[in-house]
Formats: sequence, structure tokens, C-alpha cells
Amino acid sequence: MLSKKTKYGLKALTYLASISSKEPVQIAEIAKHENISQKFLESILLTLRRNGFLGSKKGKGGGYYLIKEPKDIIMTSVIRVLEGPIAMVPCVSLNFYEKCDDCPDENECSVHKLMLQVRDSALEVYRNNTLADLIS
Amino acid sequence: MLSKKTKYGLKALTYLASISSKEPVQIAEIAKHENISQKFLESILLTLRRNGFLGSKKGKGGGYYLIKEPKDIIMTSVIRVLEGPIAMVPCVSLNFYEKCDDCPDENECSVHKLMLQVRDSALEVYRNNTLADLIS
DNA sequence: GTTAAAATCTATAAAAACGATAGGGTAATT
DNA sequence: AATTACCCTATCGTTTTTATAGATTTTAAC
Repeated sequence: MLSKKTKYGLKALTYLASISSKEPVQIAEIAKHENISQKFLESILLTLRRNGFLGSKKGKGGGYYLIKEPKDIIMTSVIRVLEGPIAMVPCVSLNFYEKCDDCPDENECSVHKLMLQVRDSALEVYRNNTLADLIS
Repeated sequence: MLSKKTKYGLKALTYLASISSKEPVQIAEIAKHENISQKFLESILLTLRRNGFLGSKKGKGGGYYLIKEPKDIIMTSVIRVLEGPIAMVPCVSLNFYEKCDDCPDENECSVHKLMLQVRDSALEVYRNNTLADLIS
């Protein structure tokens, strides 16, 4: 299951991209427009800022804005920041690899074999989609 | 993330398929061979039996055995029984569809658009893999 | 047949982990 | 002084995973 964190984060990014002006947008406005708990969204936008997707401005007229062009924001990176690993099992993860406790040899593991394919197919989708693709 | 339930279930099925004899195999043997908590595995094997993948025999010399040929056990059905929906969001699920609370129109939703592609790619992998494919 | 052992079946619950949300205060900008 | 992002913490609810305790069925030995 996709976490709401990721879902909300994607929606917020999409909203910011659709506005297309570089003016900061307040958290409250995004939350209201996308039907999201404002407090929750607050923390999500914060991690998106910390990871270089968004810029922010405090005080009156402040808010969040996209730093990069939508076409340069690739889904793999967004998903990894918000959701974590793309792989469904740590032992097939490129960026979050971890060995399984129960597996003596992962090359012999049937789950490994299957999930490798699933990861690759998901990866291809995410690589072929930028934020710009999600708007149109 | 893939639940351990699914992971263990797949491993158990694989083990049974690799043995290839129709003799019942005891839970304890499977659990030991695959490093799985026996009691947990017990409940997993039960749901696999209830869903037509396994047969069982009680008493001395009893255990679990495959009902169908490994090549006839397709991953989509196994995953749906053990893990639930293949889709990462209910609004793109074929077998477990549900509308999102926060979406006025899912055809306009960027998350929907993206997750539809992810679902399709995962589905293709699962459809192209049978239990027999996982052994070799 | 009776009994004992071997195994699956059932139900519950507890523990742990995680997800989602809310509250309240701080810091920066206008 | 007002407005807004920032930060920390606590809580609630759900799901996952495992553990506990026994009931039931079958086989096999005597």
C-alpha cells in the first residue's frame, strides 16, 4: 500500500506544478484544495524541502514553491524520499539494500527472484514519469 | 513492503513444489527448512488450503501437499490471497476497488494516473510467473 | 477395539511496529 | 504586531507478527 504521506506529497507537488507561477503557496491553501490534514501536510512539505524539491518562505506572503521544473522532477526520486524503497523486499532494493535473516542464499530464493522482476518493472514506470507527465 | 505472511507463504509453496512428491509434508519440516516461525506458518498454510492451493492430511503421516501442478499456480492468485490487492492504491485495484475520500474526480488525480501504470506493470510480472518458474 | 501419539485445526491475545493526526510553542519575515 | 513556516512531542488506531492453549482428527500399535 502507498502511504498517505506519499499520496499527499504527490498531490501537493502536482498542485504546485499546476499553478506554475513561482509565487509561494501557503500550506493551508494546498491542504484545503487537496482535502489533506494541514498538520500532516506540514511535515510532508518539510521533508520535500529538505530533500531539494521545494523552497519555502516564511512570514506574510510566504509558503512553498517548486525549485525545479516539473519535467526535471523524476518519480523515482520523489517516491524514494516519501515512501522509501521501491522494492517490496529489502534484499532486492538498490538504495536500501538489506540481507534477509532467513535466507542462506538469496540467489536461490524464489521470493527474491520474483520481487526482482517486480522492482524492475516498477522502476521503469517511475523512471518514465516526471511531475510534468502527471499534470497533463 | 511485502508482508512476511506472503513471503513465508511463497517460500512454503516453493518448498512443496521442489519436493514434487505428492506425499504430505509436515509443518515442522517446512518451518525448519525455511526458517519460519512454525505457528505463524501454520496459519498461512491454512489460508492457502482454504483458498484451494493446498490439501492437508491430519494425524500421523499427515501434512500439507500441493493440489495443483506448479505450472498451473499463477502468481497473481497467490499474491491476492496472501497479500491482498496488487494495486498500491484502492482506486486502481481491479479486485479490491474503493473510491478515495479525498478525490473529487479520480480521472484528474495524478496519483491515480501514476499508480495505474505501476499496477499494470506489476500485474504483467505476476501473470507471467507460475510457481514452476520460481523453482528453476 | 482401545489407547496413545502425531498431526492439523481453532481461537485468542499480546506485543511490536507503523501510520496518521493533533497540539503547542519557536523562529523568521513582512 | 501579524503572518507564516518550522519543530518537537504525544496520541490514537490499525496492522503485522508472534505466542499461548487447547480441540479435533487420523493413524498405528497393542
